[in-house]
Amino acid sequence: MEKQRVLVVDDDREIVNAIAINLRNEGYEVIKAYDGLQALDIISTQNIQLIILDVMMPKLDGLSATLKIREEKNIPIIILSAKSEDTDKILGLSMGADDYVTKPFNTMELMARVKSQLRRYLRLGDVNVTNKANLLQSGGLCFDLENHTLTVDGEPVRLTATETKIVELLMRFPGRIFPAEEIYQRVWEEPAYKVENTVMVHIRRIREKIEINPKEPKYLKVVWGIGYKIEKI
Amino acid sequence: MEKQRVLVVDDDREIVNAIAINLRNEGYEVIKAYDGLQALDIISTQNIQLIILDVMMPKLDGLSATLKIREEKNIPIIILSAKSEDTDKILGLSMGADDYVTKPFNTMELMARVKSQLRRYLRLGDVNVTNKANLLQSGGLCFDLENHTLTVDGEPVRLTATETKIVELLMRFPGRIFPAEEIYQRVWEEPAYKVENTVMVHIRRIREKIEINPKEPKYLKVVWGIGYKIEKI
DNA sequence: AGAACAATGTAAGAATTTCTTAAGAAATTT
DNA sequence: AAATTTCTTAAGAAATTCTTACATTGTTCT
Repeated sequence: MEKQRVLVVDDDREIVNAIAINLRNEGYEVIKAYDGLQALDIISTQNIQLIILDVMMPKLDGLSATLKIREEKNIPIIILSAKSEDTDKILGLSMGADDYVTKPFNTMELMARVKSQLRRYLRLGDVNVTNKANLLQSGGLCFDLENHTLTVDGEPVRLTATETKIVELLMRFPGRIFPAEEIYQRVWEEPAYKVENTVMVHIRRIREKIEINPKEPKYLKVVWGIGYKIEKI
Repeated sequence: MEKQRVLVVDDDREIVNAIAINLRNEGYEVIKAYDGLQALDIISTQNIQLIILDVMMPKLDGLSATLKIREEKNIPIIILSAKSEDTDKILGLSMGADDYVTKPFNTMELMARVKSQLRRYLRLGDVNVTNKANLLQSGGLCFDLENHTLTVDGEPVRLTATETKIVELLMRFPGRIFPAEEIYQRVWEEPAYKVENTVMVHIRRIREKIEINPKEPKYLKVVWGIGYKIEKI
């Protein structure tokens, strides 16, 4: 099995690094983020099993982030905060967090709580259930974020893994134009080097699956000299 | 839906009563116990959704009780203790508890933690309620959650323990794609390396039992690069 | 306890699907 | 019309899944 991935989010880089070192010692894979928006981006693109989240952060605070995360995925969240007032604890937990640790904290305790949450998360039967269907829709296209499946006018379309990632990326921001290079970077997660053509071939294959007439695409359009986009409808 | 049942265990009757009153205010049903042995007895005979457990108790202390409970049932445990030393927290959590609250505690915080644990624990239950006969059905497949048995077009199929767990997992969410890795985590409940093949072989054996033509599966399908699913019908 | 049987895990090669590359064709812009 | 960008196609490479056989473990019955 792959290592468990833990996302650590705090604007204080020293704290992030300290936690990361301990988590890695415990055998976890650690991904770092320094504000809430970064965190959300990582969560939606990567496979994360647990999140440690600071409350006080620039751009998007921890509690709001908790809400947004819960909309999308049902993974354990441990809130981290300097505030030790009870009201904050209650607020954090009722917003969907699974645990709450106040700074300064004992690192070993945090590790124990991480282990505890993951143990529960991995048990059979405690299956991910998102409360409501989470769908990205645009025109006849409908992408299910939970199952990573696409339907066109209600008809399910079989996409390959790579195709799915590309469609998901474009569907997240209908109307936004993604240069081929950016698509490559975000889908393959490695720097692009002479790969525009690869993206292009995949675009072509996606079109063959979702467009009535791939030569005159209705959904997946090119913007000359810039990139590709899903038509916003 | 029925009320949730919470078991409160502490040798200090005042504390038990105080917690009970608050829990009842929140709409829970409360069962009381005053030592660990009583608690174990209640757990094995009654349907309990969550336990609040004191560490210092006569006959059988909270931490030992936690271990025993875990052997038997997989319900959330919140440890309650006067000791606030970090070492105790770690011990409690690593023994299988899901949360740890130190006395004196804020009642509202305790309520919030109860709610938080139940929310996670019950996500699954909500799904069960919709399938009220306790049958999971999809096409010709029908899985009985009570007896853990599967029928194909009415014909009972003999599955082994592992096969049953896999089928149950997939049948709970027809159409949802489970990566082999996730199947392993949820069914075996342990981390492991290089186990995709193990899952795969089990999938193959299940197919031999439920599919007319295992080479062209009708029910248990693979989604390339992602995982396996039961066809949603 | 030992034998017979069932269940599970592991490994290796085969089969299948998907990805990448490259090169020429087509379309668009200047 | 020339230059640039995108499209199309096909073939080989790569990755993933399938299949089979066998070793190991566990269970049941005598």
